[in-house]
Amino acid sequence: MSDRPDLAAMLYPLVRTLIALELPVLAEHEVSMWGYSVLTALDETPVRTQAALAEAIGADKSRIIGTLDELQDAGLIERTPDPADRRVRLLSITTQGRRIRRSVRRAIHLQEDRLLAKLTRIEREAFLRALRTLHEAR
Amino acid sequence: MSDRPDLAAMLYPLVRTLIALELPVLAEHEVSMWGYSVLTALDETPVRTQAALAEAIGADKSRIIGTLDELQDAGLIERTPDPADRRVRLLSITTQGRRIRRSVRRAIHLQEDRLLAKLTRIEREAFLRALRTLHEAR
DNA sequence: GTAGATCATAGGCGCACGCATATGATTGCG
DNA sequence: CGCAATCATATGCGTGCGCCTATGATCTAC
Repeated sequence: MSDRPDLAAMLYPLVRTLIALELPVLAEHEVSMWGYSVLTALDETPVRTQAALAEAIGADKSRIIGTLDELQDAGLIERTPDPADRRVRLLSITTQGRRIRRSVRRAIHLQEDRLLAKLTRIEREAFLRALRTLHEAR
Repeated sequence: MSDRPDLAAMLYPLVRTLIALELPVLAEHEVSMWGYSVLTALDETPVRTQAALAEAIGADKSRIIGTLDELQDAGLIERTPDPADRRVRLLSITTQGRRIRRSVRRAIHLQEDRLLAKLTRIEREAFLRALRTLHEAR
């Protein structure tokens, strides 16, 4: 494979840049990064135990509780006891939560597009396709 | 631009994976992540003030000192007072430092190639090219 | 020569995180 | 029935980081 800078040395600053672009968007919608991560996960796969959710988004199960509390207080998610197993709280995103999530997502993609605009359409598509492959093959 | 997961949602786990792959390599060579970052920067552009170096690698200038101390103690870099401006310490990588850096780099690239192997050659080249563009246009 | 800027260095503050552990409710297995 | 496992929750610890300030040496501009 050809000579190149370390992958991480290129990817990490890119992620930093993205996060810097996204933080204001999140703040504007009054959602934390973890909160948005939760909303995204729940909007794509509605029901899960909290432990499974934590694992899915790479968070610590003891640290996710505060995030869930906030989201619940804001009416963005619901926690209902599972009638079949009363230890478990079934998690679901509310209509309001879905609305917020989609709004944030749209704004974030706009920011991302500013970065991706540095690539030609062909390059951009190839980049995104490869990235998805790497992401899904994890 | 087409529907897609958030860039950061794909990139961040990728970076985490990379770091997990790299930490053992770094440990084996007894260099910290910041240390390796410094060696890389110095190997590519030999002389700089410490403040400029810190900025170049995205580190805090007050936090970089310990790293430089370690690298110097290990004989991987040299700090010599600039005769022209005695406030400044000229930084340079030693032969030994260059050797270590290249060795680490080779090992890290081997790890990275395991990830990139999930792409076809064409995809991989396109991905890396796009990534370089994004990185350099920062 | 004096004032203000610049450099390396040191230390403190607060935050978020990973990790580990405890507890109380509940379930399911033997 | 009783015991181990599971789940949500709470809490504490250590770490690393970003940020901010201070200090002493030195340089530059006036």
